[in-house]
Amino acid sequence: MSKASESGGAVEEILQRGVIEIIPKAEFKEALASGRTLRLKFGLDPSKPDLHIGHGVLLRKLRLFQEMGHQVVLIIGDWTAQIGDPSGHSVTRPMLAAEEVKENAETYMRQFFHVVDRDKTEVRWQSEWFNEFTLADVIRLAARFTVAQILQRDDFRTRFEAQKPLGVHELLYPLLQAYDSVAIDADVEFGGSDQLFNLLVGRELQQEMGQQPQSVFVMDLLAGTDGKQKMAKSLGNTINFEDAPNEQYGKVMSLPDSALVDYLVLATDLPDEEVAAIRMQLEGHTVNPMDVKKRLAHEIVSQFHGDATAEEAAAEFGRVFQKHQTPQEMSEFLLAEISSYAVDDKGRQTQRDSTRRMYDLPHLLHDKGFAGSVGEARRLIKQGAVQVVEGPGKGSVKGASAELGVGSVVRVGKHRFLRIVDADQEESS
RNA sequence: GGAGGGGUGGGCGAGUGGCUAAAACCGGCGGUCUGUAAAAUCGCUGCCCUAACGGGCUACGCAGGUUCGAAUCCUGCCCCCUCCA
Repeated sequence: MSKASESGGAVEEILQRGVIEIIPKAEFKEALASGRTLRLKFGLDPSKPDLHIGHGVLLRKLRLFQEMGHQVVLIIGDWTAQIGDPSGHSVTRPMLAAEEVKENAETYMRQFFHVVDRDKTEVRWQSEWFNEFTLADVIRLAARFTVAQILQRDDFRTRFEAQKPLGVHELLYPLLQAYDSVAIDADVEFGGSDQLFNLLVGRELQQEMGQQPQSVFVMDLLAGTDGKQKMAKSLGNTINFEDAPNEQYGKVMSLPDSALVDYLVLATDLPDEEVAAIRMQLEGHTVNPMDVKKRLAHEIVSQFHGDATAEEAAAEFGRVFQKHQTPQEMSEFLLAEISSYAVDDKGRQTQRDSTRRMYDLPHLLHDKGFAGSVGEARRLIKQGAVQVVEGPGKGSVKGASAELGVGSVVRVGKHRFLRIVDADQEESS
C-alpha cells in the first residue's frame, strides 16, 4: 500500500475515498496545507485481541497521512477498555481485567504495525494520564458536560428511553476518550462513523480546556462477511489480519456480490478510476462477479501475506471449491495413531487390525476434532457428509465404520479433510 | 425507603404439575442447488452407549421441600432490571 504521490489530486482522493465527513473540512485542509506535522489521533480499545480489515480501513488511511509526513499517535485505551465501549451496542459490555487488557494490547500493536508505519507512530497508554487521575479530577471532568449532552448520543438515548440498563460508568466513556485528545494535543482524530459522537466530544473538551480543537475525520464502516452489518468481532463476521491466507481468501469469496464495490473502495488500494470501471461492469453485467471477487480476495490476502501467498490461496480455492478436489494441506494422522479405533466386522473393538481394516469413525472424528461430540459425528455420517474420497477404502463408509489404510483421505463436510499417512512421510508441510 | 418486573438450551424467548431434552426465531452444522463458503431450499442441532431399534445420564439462578411425578407448587437464599421517593 503505497502510492500517495504528492500531487493535489492524490490528496483530494485521500480526503474523499471512504470518507463520510471531515469536521470542519476547510480548517483541516488548511492545516494540511500549512506544512505542519499534524498529530493524528487514533484510539484502540484492547478489549478483544484481533484487528480485522474493518479496522484496516482506518489504518490504511492513517498510513497514507504518514506518507505525507504526519505523525500518528496511537492511544491504547487501557482504561476505556475496562469500561467496554458501548458504541453501537444495545447492552452494557462486560468490564475487563487489567492483565487481560495488557495482553490484548501486545497483540494489537503487532497487528497495528503491520499496516501503520511504526517509525512515525507515537504509542501512548491511557494509564499514563488516567492513573494519576484523582476523584477530584474525575468530577471536574464530568462537570464540564451535562447529561442532556451525553444523551445526544443515539445508543445512549435509545437505551435510556427504552428503560434499558445504562451504567453511569458508560456515560464516562466519551469523556475519557475526549480527555485523551487533550492529553496528547491531537490535531485530528480518526474514527468510524459509529464513533462520530465520541470524536466530537473530544473536540469540544479541547476547546473548553484552551486547546486548538481537533478536527474529526470520519470514515465509512466496512460491512462484515454477511454483507449487511458492520464488521465487528461480536457479530462474528470479521476477516482478521492474522487469519490464515486460505481463510481470508475464502471469507472474501463468501461475500455477497452486493458488498463488492464497498470492499474495493474501503479495503483495497485499487485506484479510484479502476474501482469506478469495475462498478460499471458489475452494473452492466459485463463481468462475472466471481472474477471481481477473486481479484478482491487476492488484493486483501496479499496485503497481509504477500503476493505469492495470495496466488497460492487462489489456487487452493480453485482446487478445493471449484473443482472439488482435495486440498494440498490437511490434517494427517499416522496409521498407528488410529489403531485404537479399529473394529471388526460386527463393529466391535479389536486389537488386531490385520484382516479388514475397519475403523470406528464417530469416535475417531470426535477425538481428532472434526466433530464437537460423538453424536455430532454420527449425525454427519448419517447425513452423508463423511466419505473416504481417496486411497484404501475409497467409498467404504458403511454404518459407522469405514475401511482405512495408509493414503486414505477422509472428507468431512465440504472442505475438511484428513489423511492417513505412513511414519516416514509424516511431516505435513 | 416504597412499588413492580425478572433470572430457561450458543443467543433471543415461549412454556405455570405429567404429552417437555423443553415451542418459535436466530445462530451453528450438514444436504441440494450454484459462478463462490452468496441467495434459495431441505434436514440436523444437550451428553453418553448403539449399525439401527432403543437405552442411560445431566439440564430451566442456588439450596431445600410438597408430589407417584416439578422448569412449572411451597420455603429460604443469591443475583439483575425498572419506576416512585
